[in-house]
Amino acid sequence: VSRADDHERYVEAVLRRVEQIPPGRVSTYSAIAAAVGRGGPRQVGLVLAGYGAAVPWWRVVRADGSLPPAHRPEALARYAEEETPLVDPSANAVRVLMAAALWTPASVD
DNA sequence: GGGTTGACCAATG
DNA sequence: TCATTGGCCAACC
Repeated sequence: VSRADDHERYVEAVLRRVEQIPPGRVSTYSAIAAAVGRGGPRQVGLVLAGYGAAVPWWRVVRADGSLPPAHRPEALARYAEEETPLVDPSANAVRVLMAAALWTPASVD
């Protein structure tokens, strides 16, 4: 297969895992990378940056439950809708309560 | 072929 | 709790 097709398949695989995250739950870049079985967290980030518009990208957060500064406002509104468990002791930095909200995507389709 | 850049991670102070 | 450091994987000059 061509490299372009390969890339397209990878994108597809990543988006599928993101889609399967239920409302009110979140997953991490590294967990998705592991589930896809290829590439790394950064690759997942790149895919979402380029093709993530069609999927609930706000349900993908960093390993510590924090999220990219640029998406804080948007993601926060979504979390309010979906009642995603948050932890913000000082309300300074917003993080998802990983212990309760973490979703592990299936490693096989 | 080599350097730079990301919606990243884990360890360390 | 926050900032720094080195490592990571692939895409893109």
